[in-house]
Amino acid sequence: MAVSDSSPVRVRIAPSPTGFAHLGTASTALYNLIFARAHGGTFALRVDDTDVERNRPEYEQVIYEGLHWLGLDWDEGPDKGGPHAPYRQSERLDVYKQHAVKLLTEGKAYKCFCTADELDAERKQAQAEKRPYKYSRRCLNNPPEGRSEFTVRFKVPGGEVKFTDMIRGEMSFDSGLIGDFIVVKSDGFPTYNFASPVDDATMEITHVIRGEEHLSNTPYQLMVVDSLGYARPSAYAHMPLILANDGSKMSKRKHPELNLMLYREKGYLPEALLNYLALLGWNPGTQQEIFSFDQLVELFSFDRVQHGGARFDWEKLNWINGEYIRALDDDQLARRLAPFLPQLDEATILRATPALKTRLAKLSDAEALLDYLWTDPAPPALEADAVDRVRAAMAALQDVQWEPGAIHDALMTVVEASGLGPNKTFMPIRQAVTGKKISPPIDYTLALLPKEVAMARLATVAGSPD
RNA sequence: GGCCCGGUCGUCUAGUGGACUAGGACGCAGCCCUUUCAAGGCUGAUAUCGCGGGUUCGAAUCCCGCCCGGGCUACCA
Repeated sequence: MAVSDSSPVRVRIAPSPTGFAHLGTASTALYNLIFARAHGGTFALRVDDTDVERNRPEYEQVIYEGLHWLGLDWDEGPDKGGPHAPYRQSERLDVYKQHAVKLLTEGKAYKCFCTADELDAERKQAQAEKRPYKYSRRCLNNPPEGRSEFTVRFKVPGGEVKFTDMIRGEMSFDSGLIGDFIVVKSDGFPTYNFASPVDDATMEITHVIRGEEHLSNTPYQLMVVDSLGYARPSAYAHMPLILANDGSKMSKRKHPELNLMLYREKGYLPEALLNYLALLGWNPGTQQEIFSFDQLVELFSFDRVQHGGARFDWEKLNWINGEYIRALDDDQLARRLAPFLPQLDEATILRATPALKTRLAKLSDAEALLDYLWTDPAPPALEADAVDRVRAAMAALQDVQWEPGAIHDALMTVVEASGLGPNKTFMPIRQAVTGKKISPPIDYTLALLPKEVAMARLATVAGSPD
């Protein structure tokens, strides 16, 4: 990608604090950070909080939390400051006002006194006549008298708007199709298509990397930049959207997977989620699928980014997460498991870890595998000969040192004496101790439990020996 | 409706005119291993490359039309 040496790379994400931290925000942040790191650039976080209705300060914290969890840390932002502070749009109102006044005095924008109802009528009229809607320019040509509430509209100059998209190549839009759009709302707040380009320009953003939903917004923003006399960002990149499993657009109500924090709760590793997100929309052209962040920085390029939206797939995420879990050292895994196993102490978790490792798609899966350690299982109904083997096992285990190796050896004598397959002995023990047919290997399953507890559960099933 | 962006196994994708009898991964099935479940190893099934026309000796790849999906078209971002 052509990145000029003269201007250092500056990128940004601009989430809106209108709800939980968004999966898409994480994805966009990832690509921005990768690009910044690859070019020794700066990554800024700007909070686009110009929607007074939907905006909540606590949601800003939620965004920070989600991004921090993923390790997607920013160099400049509302909480960190930076050379272009403030980084909250609600604190930059005077900046937008200045720029709006400049546009107004230069005749590149005008006040619009139309009411919402009037505009609505205009739009419906156009619809009824089946012609594409564009604002009538009534307030430019013949403004109504005696009104005080107004918006500021940008006077679209017309002509072709061209720009380079690092993913899609040369883009061209006919601005003749775009009506004069509102740049300052009647409440004095700027609209997105005004605040965003003004901030990008004043914050000296060099590359705008964002979701594909903004592709059509780009000509609006470019016209604003141009008429303000600012230099344009050197390039844009519009990343493919993450679609729901059924191919539809994700919605907050129907798709909980949109919520970033859900992944932490379910026990996905942040680095695995990042890996999955990177792969959803990009591939290196090789068969590699597992990447560290540093490898992504090294390998990523926009010309290998997908052009179409990709569906979110839990199965693939689970697989990647499992790969990361299996690659973890025991003590690292144990540490990450701890929050998901509040009933157990550190030492127990660490002892369980080797047996857990190949059995987890996500950290929260550990609970179902170990809950027999803090829950008394219902004793299973066993065949008489199985009960005999449990008795034999109790006898063999009586004086054994309580660790997997010794337990295994003792149990094998019972297996051999039975003349049957190992499972004929192990399964009844497993059921007696855990109440389930599935558990880690029996020696681990037993060793994790205090010996007295294990023996007591066996005794419950075995009844009194005589 | 208008303008934009897309359309290869169920899913993510490789593929840029001949090496494609369309490759990989997830998932799925079977086998091996085995102490249940996993993990691991091996094998396998699943794609008339959205549809229809061209261009060409030859098209998933180029052109046109259509269909389908998505985005924008807001005093949301």
